[in-house]
Amino acid sequence: MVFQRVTLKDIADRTGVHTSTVSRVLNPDRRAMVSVEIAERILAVAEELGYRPNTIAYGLKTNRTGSIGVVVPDISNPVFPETVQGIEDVLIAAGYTPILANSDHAADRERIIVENMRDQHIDGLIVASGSPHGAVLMACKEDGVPLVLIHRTWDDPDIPSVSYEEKLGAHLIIDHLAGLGHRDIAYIAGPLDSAATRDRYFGTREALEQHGLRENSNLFTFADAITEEEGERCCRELLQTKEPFTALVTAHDILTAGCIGLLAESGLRVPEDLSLTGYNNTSYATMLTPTLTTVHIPHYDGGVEAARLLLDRIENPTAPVRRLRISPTLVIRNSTAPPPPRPRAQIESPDSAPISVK
Amino acid sequence: MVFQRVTLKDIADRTGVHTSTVSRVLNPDRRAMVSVEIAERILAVAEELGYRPNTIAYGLKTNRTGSIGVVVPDISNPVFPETVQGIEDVLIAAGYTPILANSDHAADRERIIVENMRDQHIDGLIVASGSPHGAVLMACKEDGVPLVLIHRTWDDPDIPSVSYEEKLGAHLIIDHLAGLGHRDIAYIAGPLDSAATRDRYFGTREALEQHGLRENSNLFTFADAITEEEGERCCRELLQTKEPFTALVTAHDILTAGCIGLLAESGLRVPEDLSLTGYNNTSYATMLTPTLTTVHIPHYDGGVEAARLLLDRIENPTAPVRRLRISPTLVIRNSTAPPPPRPRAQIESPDSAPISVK
DNA sequence: CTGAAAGCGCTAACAT
DNA sequence: ATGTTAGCGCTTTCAG
Repeated sequence: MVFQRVTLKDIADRTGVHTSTVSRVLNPDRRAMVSVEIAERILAVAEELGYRPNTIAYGLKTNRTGSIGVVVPDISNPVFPETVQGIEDVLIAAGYTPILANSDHAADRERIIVENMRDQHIDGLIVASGSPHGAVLMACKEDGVPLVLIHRTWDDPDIPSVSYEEKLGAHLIIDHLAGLGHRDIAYIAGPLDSAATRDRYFGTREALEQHGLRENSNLFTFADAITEEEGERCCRELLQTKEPFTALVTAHDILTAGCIGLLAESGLRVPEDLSLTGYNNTSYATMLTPTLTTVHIPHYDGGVEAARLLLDRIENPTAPVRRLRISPTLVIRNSTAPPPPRPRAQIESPDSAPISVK
Repeated sequence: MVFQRVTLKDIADRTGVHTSTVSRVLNPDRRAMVSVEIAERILAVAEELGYRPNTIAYGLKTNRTGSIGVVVPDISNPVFPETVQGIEDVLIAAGYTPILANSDHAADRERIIVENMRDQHIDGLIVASGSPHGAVLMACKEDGVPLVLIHRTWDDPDIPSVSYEEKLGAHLIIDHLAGLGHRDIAYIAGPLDSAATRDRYFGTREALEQHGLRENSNLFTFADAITEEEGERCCRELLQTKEPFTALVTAHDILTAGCIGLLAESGLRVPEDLSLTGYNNTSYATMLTPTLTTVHIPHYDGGVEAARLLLDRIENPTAPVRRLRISPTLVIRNSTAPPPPRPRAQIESPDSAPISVK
C-alpha cells in the first residue's frame, strides 16, 4: 500500500493530546472517560483526516479480528448460496466479516482451509459440510475456537449445530407416493459419506418398510456426487435393471434434473408413466418440465440460525450447547401422479407382471 | 482463543537462541544466513511444537496480509461461482487467501464491503460487477491498492480488467437466427446499469440492423434483474403486445428459463412455433427442455486470467496495465429451428400479416 | 553467523 | 481526566 494511513498518533499530534486519549475517545465504551471538549476536538480531527482503525494492530493487541470463517463444500450447489446468504446477513449485521471458502468436498482441502483461517485468527467458524474433517473439528474444539456445524450434527454433543430432519423429509416423499398408490419405487441416493444424504437414504428405506413396500435392492442406486451427470448415470442404471417401477425418488433436485432428459429419450412421460421427485426445493424444481414435487428445506433460515448460534457461542462460551433440528415440508407440484395401470418404466420387459394399483 | 499459540520466543527459548535467529530460519529467503546445525535444530523444534506463524503480527510489521478481496454481485447467479472458482484456484496456488463477498448488486453495499476489506488490509482486490461503484474504484487506485475488474472494463485505462466481447456474443445469436430465416426477433434485455447486459443489448440492435431486420421497439423489453420471475414478466409483456415474432432472444439463460413455463401455457412449442435462446451457457442451458442454444462464455478462464492480472500487478506495480477481452462462442442446441410458415407467437391476433420466410 | 534493539498501531494497566 | 508505559509477535536494521 503506497498510501500512508492516518494513525492514532497523527490525530494525537494534531490535537495536542496523547494517543491513549485518542484511543479512548474512539472507543465508544471508554469515551465517557474523556472531557467533552477534548473528545469533540478529537472526533472532528479524526473525521477530517479520514481515520480508519488499523484492524491488524487491533487484532494483534486483542486477539480478535472480527472475521468469521465459513466453509462450504460446493458453492455451485444452490443450497449453499442460500445458506451462506442467511449466515452473512446475521454476521454482517453483528459487525463481523464472513470469510467464505469452498472445500470442493475434499477433506484435505477442508483441512487446509481451516488451518489458513485459523492462522488468520478468525473469531469463529461455521462449517457447512456433510462430512467435515473430524480432526479439524476436534482441534478447533480443543483450542477453544467457537465452532458451529450446519447441514449435519456431530456425535460430540459439545459442538453446536443446525441440521434438518432428513429422515422426515424422506418419509414425506414416500408417504406422498404411497398415498398416490405407488408400490414400486426406485431411489437414487446421494454420496453416503455425507450425513444428510445418508439420512435421506435410510429414511427412505424406513418409510418404504413402514408402508409394507418391497425393498428391492435393484431399485436402489448410488450417485458418487450431486451432479446432473451422476443423476443421469444412476437413472440409466435403474432403467437397465429391467425391474418395473412407477416412481423415481432422488436425494437432490440436481440428481432429478439429470434424469429428465434420459426419461424423455426412453419415451417415458412424467408423471403419466412415471412419477418423479426431487429434494431441497431449489430453483431447479420450478425450472424443470414438469415442475418437481420436492422437499422444501429452509436453507436461508438454517444459515441465520447457525450464525446466531455462533454469536451466542462467542459472547457466552460457557452457556449450554444448543443443537437445532429444523423440519422440512413437502411441496407438491406436477411431477407426481397416481401410477399408470400398467407400469411402463420397463418398456423393454413387457413380461414383468404389473403390480396392481388400488 | 483460550489456547496459547506457540511463538518465535517459545522456539528461541527451547533452542537457546534469539528470536531473530528463529525468524531468519523460518523465512526461506533468509535461512542461508544461519548455520546449518542451528537451522536444523530450530526447524525440528518448530515442527515439534507445531509452530504456526502469526499472520496478524506479520501483517502489522510488513503491511501485507496475504488476503485478496473478491467482490461478486450475486453468488446465486451461476456465472459467479464459476468465475470465483477460477480466481480461487490461481490465488490459492500462489499462497493468497481469497475473501469472498456478495454485494447483492447494491452499490452502497459494495462500498461498505470494499471499505471493510481495505480495513482488513487486503493485498489486492478483484471486483466482478457489471456496475462497480466508481468512487470506490478511484479510491483504490489513488491509494495504490492493486485492483482488477472482471465482467467489465472501466473508462480509466489504468485499471486492468477481464471482459468479454458481449457485442460479438449478441451478433452470434442474431446471425444464427437470421441464418435460420427468422425476421421477427423479440429481445429481453438485462438491467442496463450493468455494462455486460448493456453491451448485449446494443450488440443485438446492431446485429438486427446489419441483417436489415426491423427494429420494432415493441419487441424489446427490459428485465429489472436477472431472475426467472423477471424473465417470465418480460415474456408475458412481449406476448401481450400482439406483435408477431418467431424468435425470442434474452440476455441470460436465467431469463430464458423464466419464459419456458409461460410459453408452454400459451401453447407455443419450442422450437417448432418459436425459437428461443439463452446467454452464458450455464447449467440451465442443458437442464431446460428443450436444451438451449446459447452463447458460451468461459467464466472459469476469465477468473483465472483476472487472478493472474492481479498477481502481476502486485508483483510488478509499474508494468503497463493489461486489459483482456475474451471472445464468446455459439452453442447450438435444441431450442432453435427455422421459423414456422405462419408465426404463431401471437395466437390471439391471427390477422397480423405473417412474414414470409425464404 | 548471531544477538540486541527498535518499532509496526493499538490497548490497557498504572500513574498522576 | 489525561499521560506514561509496556507489550501483543514479528521483522529488520545495526552491531558485534
